[in-house]
Order: sequence, then C-alpha cells, then structure tokens
Amino acid sequence: MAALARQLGMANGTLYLYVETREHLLLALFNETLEKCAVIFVNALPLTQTDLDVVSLYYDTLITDPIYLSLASRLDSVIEHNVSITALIVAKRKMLVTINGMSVPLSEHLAMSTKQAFDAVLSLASLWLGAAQSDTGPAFEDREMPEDVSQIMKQFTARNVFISNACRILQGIRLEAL
Amino acid sequence: MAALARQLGMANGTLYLYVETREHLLLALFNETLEKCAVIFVNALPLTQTDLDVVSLYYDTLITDPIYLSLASRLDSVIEHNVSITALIVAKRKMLVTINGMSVPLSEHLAMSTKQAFDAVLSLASLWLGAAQSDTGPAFEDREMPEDVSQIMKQFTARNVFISNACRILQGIRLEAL
Amino acid sequence: MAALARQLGMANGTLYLYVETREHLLLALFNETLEKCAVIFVNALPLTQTDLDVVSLYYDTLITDPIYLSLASRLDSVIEHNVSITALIVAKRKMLVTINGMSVPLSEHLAMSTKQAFDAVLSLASLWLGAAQSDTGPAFEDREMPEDVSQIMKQFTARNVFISNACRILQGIRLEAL
Amino acid sequence: MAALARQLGMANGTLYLYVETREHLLLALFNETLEKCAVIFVNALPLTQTDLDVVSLYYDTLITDPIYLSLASRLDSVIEHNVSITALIVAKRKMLVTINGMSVPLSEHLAMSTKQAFDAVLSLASLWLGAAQSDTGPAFEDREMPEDVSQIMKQFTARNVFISNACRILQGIRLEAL
DNA sequence: TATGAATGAGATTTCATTCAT
DNA sequence: AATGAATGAAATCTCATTCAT
Repeated sequence: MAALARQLGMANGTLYLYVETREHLLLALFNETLEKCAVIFVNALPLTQTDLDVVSLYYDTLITDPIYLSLASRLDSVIEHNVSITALIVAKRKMLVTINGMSVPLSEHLAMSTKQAFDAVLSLASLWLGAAQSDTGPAFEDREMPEDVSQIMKQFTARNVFISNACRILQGIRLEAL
Repeated sequence: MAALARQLGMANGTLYLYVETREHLLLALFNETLEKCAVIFVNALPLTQTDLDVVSLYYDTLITDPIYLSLASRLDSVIEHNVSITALIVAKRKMLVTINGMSVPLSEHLAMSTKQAFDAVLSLASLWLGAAQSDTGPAFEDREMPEDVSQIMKQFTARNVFISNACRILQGIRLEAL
Repeated sequence: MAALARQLGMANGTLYLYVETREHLLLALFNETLEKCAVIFVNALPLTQTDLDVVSLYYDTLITDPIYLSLASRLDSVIEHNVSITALIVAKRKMLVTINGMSVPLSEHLAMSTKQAFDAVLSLASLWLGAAQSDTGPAFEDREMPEDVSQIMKQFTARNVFISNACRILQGIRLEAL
Repeated sequence: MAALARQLGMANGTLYLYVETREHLLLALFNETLEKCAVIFVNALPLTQTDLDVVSLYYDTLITDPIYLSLASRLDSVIEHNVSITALIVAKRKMLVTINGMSVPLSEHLAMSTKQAFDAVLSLASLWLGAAQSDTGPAFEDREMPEDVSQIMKQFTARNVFISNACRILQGIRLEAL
C-alpha cells in the first residue's frame, strides 16, 4: 500500500478515500492499468508487420508499465480475501470489455476471426504473466553467474520465452482454422 | 511461515534450523516441490499417448500439488529480498537439473531432440504459471455469475487455456524443426 | 521493545517509524536518556558543596532514571549487531557533546581544568555502570540473608562503592595536577 | 545458551544435566570463572612491582578470559529471574571466599590491611566491569572514525580508563588510612 | 478532500528448554 | 551421561488501515 501510494503520487491514507480494502484497490487498479496498456497496444498495432512484431509489441507494452506485473501477479490473492462476488463480477465485465477492445483491431490486423483474436489475447495474457514472473532479473546478466547457468539463462530470458511461444500460439490458432 | 510449518508438520521454529529467512525457505521448498512433481510427471509419462494427454498430465500434476502454485507465484519476491546471489545460483542449478530430468524422457516420448524438449518444458512452465494464476477460482462455477460472463469464463478456464496453448506450443516446436 | 513502547507510551510498531532495529533504538534512546540526566545533574550542581555532594548527586541522578541502567548495560550488544559504523559514529559524537556539556560546569564547580573535568565525567560513568550492575538488589535487605554475608553486603552497596571510589577518583585527578 | 555450550565444548542439552535454568548456570559459571581468574591473578602478583603493574595485571587477567565480561554483565538479569534466594546466598558466599582469597595476598603485596585490600578488590571489580562494558570495541581503531572522535577515543580506551582510575583508587585507600 | 503519523494484529524470527536416541 | 534436533513461547518486526489535523 505505502509503495503503491508512492507510485501513484498520493499519500498513504488518500487511497482509502476511493477503495475499501487493499484487494478492491488491486482489482480496480489492475483494470485501469490493463485498459491503459490496451490502448497503447492498439494504437501501436498499425506499425507492426509480422507476428514477431505484434508479440514483441505485446510484451514490451506490458513490461514497460511500472505496475502491471506486480498487480497481475497479486491478483489471485484478491479472490481469497474480502472481495464480494459482486465486485468481482463488475471487474470481470470490465476486463472483458478491454479484451474485446483489443480483439477487434487485432482480428483485422492478423486476418483472424474476432473469436480467434479473443482467444489469442487471453492466451498471450497468461503466457505473458508466467514468462514475466519466471524472469530471474538483471542479477544474472553480469559475470557473477557461472558459465553453465548463464548460457542457458541468456537463451531463455522472459522476453525470448514469451516471444517464441506467442508466435507458436498465433500460428497454432491459424492452423486450427484450416 | 506458520502455514507452511503446519503443512510440513513441524513447529514454527524448526523451519529456521534449515533456512536463514523466509525467502531462502521459499526457494528451497520450491525446488523440492518442483523435483517431486517432476518425478510424478516422468513416471506417469509412459501412460500418455497424444500431446493432449501429455499436457493434461503436466497441468494436473502441478495443479494437484498443494503448494506448487503459491510457491511459484511468490518466487519473484525472493529476488528482491535478502537472498544472496550465491544462494540463487545454487537454486538455479538445481532447477536446471530437474528440468533436464524431465527433458530427457520427454524427448524420447515425443520424438524430439533433448534441446527441443528442454525448450518445451521451460515454455510449458511459464504458460502453466500464467494460466494457473489467471484462474478465477471456483467462485464462478455457480449461478451467481451473470450469463454473459460465465459463458466465456467456462470456455477459458485455466485448464483449457493451458491445454490448448500447450498443444500449440508443442506443435510449433515440431514445425520449427522442419 | 514492547516494554519500551509501553514506557514511552506508544504502540509497538510506532517505534519502528523512528529506528531501523532494536539496536538502533537502544543507541538513540541511550543518548536521549544520557542527555536528560546530564541536564538534571548540571542544574542541581549549584546546590552541592563537597565532592561527596557532587558524586552523590551523580549517583542518584542516574539511578533514579527508570531506564538508564538497563540501556547502558545493554549498550555493548549494540556493537555486535546490525548497527552500521556510521550510526555508531553519529551516536558517539552526540555522547561527546553531552559529556562536554557536563564537563564545563563541573570544571567551574570543582575548580578543575575542562580536561580534568572531562576525565572525571568519563571515569565516574564507568565506575557508576560497574557499581550499579554489581548491585545485588533489594533481595538482601531483609533477614533472609545470613549474618556473615549481609554484614559485608550492607557496607558494600552499589551506592557506597560508587561514592567512596568516586571521591577517591576526584581526589586523584586533583593530586595528579600538582 | 547455545553459544555458551559451544564455548564450553559441550552439547546444547548437556548443560541442563548440571543446572536448572539459564540463570543458575550464569551464576555458577560466573563463580567458577571468577575463581579461575583470581588464581591467575594471585599467582602472577609476585611479579608486579608498582600499583600500575598490579592494576594492569588485574585488567588483563579479566579481559583475557573469554567469558568473564559477558557473564558479569549479564549477572544482574539473574536477580530478576527464577533464582531462589537460597541459591543466591550460596553464590554470594562463594564470591566472598574468592574475594577474600585475593584480598589476603594483595594486602601483603601492597602493605595494606586485609580490610583495605578487600575494599580494593571490590572497588576494582566494579570499575573493571563498567570500564570493560563501555569499551567501544576494535571497530574504532581504523580510519573509518573521524578525527575528532577517534582522538578522544584513543585516550579513553577501556584499559586506560580502568588503569588510571584503579591507581587513583588504590592511592585513595592508602590516603584514607592516614 | 488530502495527509501521514500512529496503530496493533499478524507475520517473522529467536532462543531457552526438552526429549528421543 | 551426553547429544543435538525439535519445540513453542516470547521477542522482533511489518504493513494494511485509521484518524486527528
């Protein structure tokens, strides 16, 4: 909370003017952040050409956001605590709206059905979260890491894992339509 | 800690005979749990036929473990706290051993190179973590959920998202070899 | 900590707004207490006539404080734990300021040089700490103690040991100047 | 306890074969250590000439012992906890025996009455404890300390404070007899 | 509205003591 | 007798939340 308040440029107690609990804040903030990232992604979409471009844009848009990862990875704690079913439903609806907002332009850009694009967006979201969280951070970039480990780590950075598998997923979605 | 101690059937303070801090415990316990799951997966592998069987086994093995998800999703906090580079290297090495232990039998079973199987194991690990964390839990199984949301939620459960995309990834890995 | 918080009339966690660890608190609180005692001593100094009066005042001022002894006797544990050299230097500087604040009026009152008075203050501080800690407490005041022991104990109470030796030390400092 | 057991070269639990509680152990061990130090002091006494020699021997004998300081400084905690009056009386008696064992040879060596020597031994004990505890440790020997503080610290090391004041005390005891 | 110091319940960690071997 | 792993009560510390300003 204290850290979040600092990030958001407001005082500790100010947060509680708008939300009841930590979990409500997480949920609301996640939706807002997701929405913001979606806009950035959709706006930059016309600049991409290949699948590689699109998934790179996807990765970079989310990883660039200062709080998306920490919000997304803490989101499951929301379900276990204090948040009413009603609030969850409202949140889910908003997420669906955002995801649909990404699916439509994506379906046009990739020559897919909206349904396929929706599948793609959701799939990439899961993959992204897992990959980003499995990242071992910059600690391993320097020489402190022994050769055997660093070799492999370099090849399987979060970004590489996401991008190669995201391409496979897009390709898979297309093949299934045949 | 208290919860973990209870799970492990030991007293609160006993944990600290083996580890220095909460984060060291997380790291150690994650490795142990991963190892245990890997053994279960590898042992059951001969019973599977199709890609679908393999990835279903993968999903169910991990989701069945009572602590794997909570450990894996908290693992990135380890890096930000108290854990020396040395301890992280030791942990990474153990993970590599475990992942290799899965890759070899998997490569034989799926008629892939070891390198491809290694790629597959790492890729599925990321996808699994993201999918499992995005799961919205049993709260949505019942009728409290409005039709529009529940429809989609049912189709995109964590299990479904993982399995369909894991199959796409395996297929993608195979196609890249051509 | 809990006891200290109660003494200071604040909640447990409030302490940690001002200090990083238990040891930092000890250091900070010791300095504050020393400063407070020094003020009381210096203010009462004009009321004293003889060396005996001065050292009695010294003893009573410190022994009357509810926490000075427990802080001072735990102060060496600070050095062995968690406290940065920087924090120690800051603390030492503050102590020097306080001790100087006692030395100047004392030098005037006892017709000594400031240097001699500084020596006296430091010397009495050590003697006081040792004497106060060697005190065997009120347990021995009553008749439960056998005659042979209680006889001697009565003569060598902490107060008596401090006062007689403090007088010897002041006298010694004066003689050395001749 | 664990640390003490290691120092004493026995296992953690072995301690409790001989003592009931931590406090009983502290008391017993302190007496034993004091006795041992007294023997060393008395044996080396004939080698000394001046007061300075004697008090230096006193300081060094106690400071050399690996546990005397930590025992003596924790001794006051004994009184507040768990230790019966009876046990305290037994301990006090033993201490008196030891102190007497030092007083007699000291009285001969310094040409004092036994009573004066007894006073001296007790006085030096208090001074020693206070001085040794006020020591700021070797952390300040190196250049990390700013000049203004280190200057004074060097002059008022525990050893210097003890020795100069111990000499003043011995001299004071002699002068009082005139 | 907004603040941020203060709170205290709960998490983490320590350590004197026990007990199965 | 001796051991040292295990215990759990008590200490230290954190952090979501409140409330006086």
